[in-house]
Amino acid sequence: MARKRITPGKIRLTEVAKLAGVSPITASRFFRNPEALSVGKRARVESAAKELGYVPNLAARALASQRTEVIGVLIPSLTNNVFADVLRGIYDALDGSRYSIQLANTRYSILQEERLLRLFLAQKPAGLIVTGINQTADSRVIMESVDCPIVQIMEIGPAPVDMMIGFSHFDAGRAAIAHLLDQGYRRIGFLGARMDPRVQRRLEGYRSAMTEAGLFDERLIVTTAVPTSMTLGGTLFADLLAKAPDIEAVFCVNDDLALGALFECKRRHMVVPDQMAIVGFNDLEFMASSVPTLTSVRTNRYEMGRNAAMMVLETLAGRRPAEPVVDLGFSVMERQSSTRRV
Amino acid sequence: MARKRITPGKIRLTEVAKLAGVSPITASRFFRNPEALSVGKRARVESAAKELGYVPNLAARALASQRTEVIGVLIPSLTNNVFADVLRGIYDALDGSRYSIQLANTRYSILQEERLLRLFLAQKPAGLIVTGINQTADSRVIMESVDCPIVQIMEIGPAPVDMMIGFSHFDAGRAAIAHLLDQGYRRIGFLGARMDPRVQRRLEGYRSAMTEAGLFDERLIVTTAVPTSMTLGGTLFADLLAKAPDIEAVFCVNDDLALGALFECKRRHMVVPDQMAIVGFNDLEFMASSVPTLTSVRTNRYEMGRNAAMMVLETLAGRRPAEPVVDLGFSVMERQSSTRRV
DNA sequence: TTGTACGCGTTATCAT
DNA sequence: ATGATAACGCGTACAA
Repeated sequence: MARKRITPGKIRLTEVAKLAGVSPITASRFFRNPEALSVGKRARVESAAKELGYVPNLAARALASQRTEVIGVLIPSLTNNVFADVLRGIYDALDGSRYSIQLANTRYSILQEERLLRLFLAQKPAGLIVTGINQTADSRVIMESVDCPIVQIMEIGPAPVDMMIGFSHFDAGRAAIAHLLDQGYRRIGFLGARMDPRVQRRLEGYRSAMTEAGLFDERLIVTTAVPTSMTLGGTLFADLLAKAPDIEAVFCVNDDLALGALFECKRRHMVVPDQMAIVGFNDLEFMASSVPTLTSVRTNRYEMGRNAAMMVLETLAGRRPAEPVVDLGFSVMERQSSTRRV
Repeated sequence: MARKRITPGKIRLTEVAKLAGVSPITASRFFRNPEALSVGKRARVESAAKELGYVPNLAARALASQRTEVIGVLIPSLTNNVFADVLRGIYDALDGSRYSIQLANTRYSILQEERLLRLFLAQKPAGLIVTGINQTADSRVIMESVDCPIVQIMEIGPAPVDMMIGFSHFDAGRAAIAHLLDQGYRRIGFLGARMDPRVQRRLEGYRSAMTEAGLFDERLIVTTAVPTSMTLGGTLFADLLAKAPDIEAVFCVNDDLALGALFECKRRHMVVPDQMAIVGFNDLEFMASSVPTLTSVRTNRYEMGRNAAMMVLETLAGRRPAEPVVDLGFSVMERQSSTRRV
């Protein structure tokens, strides 16, 4: 009996403490709050750790302290440039802090999201950043029972689980159409792909603005559940032209579709914007450098990620943001592709 | 004294076991290997866990078992579409397995990479996927002393730390130039951004092919350390034209630059490929749908990610891949932008 | 198939 | 500022 496991050559905190001539807890303090040690012991522990090549065991730390320094991030896609920017913001905000990121991909499935949420929470994250406001009922219950800061990003709505940062996709959709109406376009088509909740709300914005203007027509709308791509933009635009050959303008729910539509116009020798106006969504970098330049609705993705992470950090530091719901807005970047030439 | 910490209402494995009328270890087995239990106990533990809303403590699990079910992934960029595809491959390969991913962004810094490597290893990952073959000396030492499977991705070279999957960027660069030479182009420019190690090797391939053809000219090369973008592609192309107004073709180290160059041509009313041939690198989705369609060197990014993850899984399952170094190759996708019209 | 005994490496608590 | 003690929740090793 007494078949101990004791790994012989392994360097634990105890070994470091022994070499430094202090108790383990003092060595432990050195790694978490060096200031708390006297200068002499601090130096002794430091050199002992270096000499032994000590690497803290994070599992033991998490078990003993009941928490980790990991912030969980749940996003629906990694191939979507929009989220790449959000992530950049998050990483930048966390740079230099002691927190690291655990990233998970929900693939636009709220069931996957729920599963990943459970997985994350089993690891006791310091904070959580989740995409959107359409979680499963169970996910909401789970999130509400957790005591770490949670930020919902990308859009805003009623009843935040905890905190929220984003903008109204409905309003943004409306604004895109308002711009086109303002430029004198009347037969305005809609191109949509993937049709996740936020895209749906942009479509609602389109529907609302068009109806209000007395211009709504079901035939002007072409959507698909297929993931978006530039090639798809060309295909959908061709479909739209087949259904409504008299359209003067098209609002694409994202920039890839818009660029795809532009190339389809070129293929058909249609001049943009003279014969066809195009408006995209997100204002990715290329919109300003294409020929012609493409109008788009700019969304503050980087800031969204950055601020979301900062809200988590602030909360962890005991300074809860005054306003739990932040509207970052959007702006219509008017460019050549939608400027009516008189 | 005896100031215990005992959290009262907390549900641990013990609670589940008690309710199910089994010993804790039996309950433990249920979560890791349900098949090992008799049908009756299996059902009892399952319902007990559900009733109590039990959530396993992964920190305790990691501490006791000395390992985790997390595969660490180190990539240099999240905004680069290339890595988005690689990640998709990795996620797809791990889908359905019990392993999850921990993702870190090195931002093209091998020092950041080293830091993140240490952080990862403190968490005892089940496996590791790292980008490229240019690690710091310390990173190499660290990786070699770890006993989990490690796959280096994106390129291949001598002396893998463990396993490796990718292709030769040198050869790919040479192939792009070979294609242009084959089409009859002689004054071939080079556009490069970010200039990370892999881009450098593509440049070496260009240099080698041009020198071999007796066409090398330093003035044909324009590079910058600035991160890539479509807008930058236009700018660099303009710079190149200023330095070498007589160029007939341009090889861009990535597709964003290529598309930017194409738009710059349009702005200058230069017809592609008649007055200027363009070749990109990576063959992102949009290359085939632009007008004109753009030639590019296709790299098997998705497969790279997928296979890398599978190599890790296989190794973890005790089946080490026969060949530790896998060359996935590349192929020149010849399209309109580089087809000499006779 | 199930259970017993104990170790995993660290930190919280309380005391000095 | 420092230390003694126990607890964190689970899995391994071995036995039955």
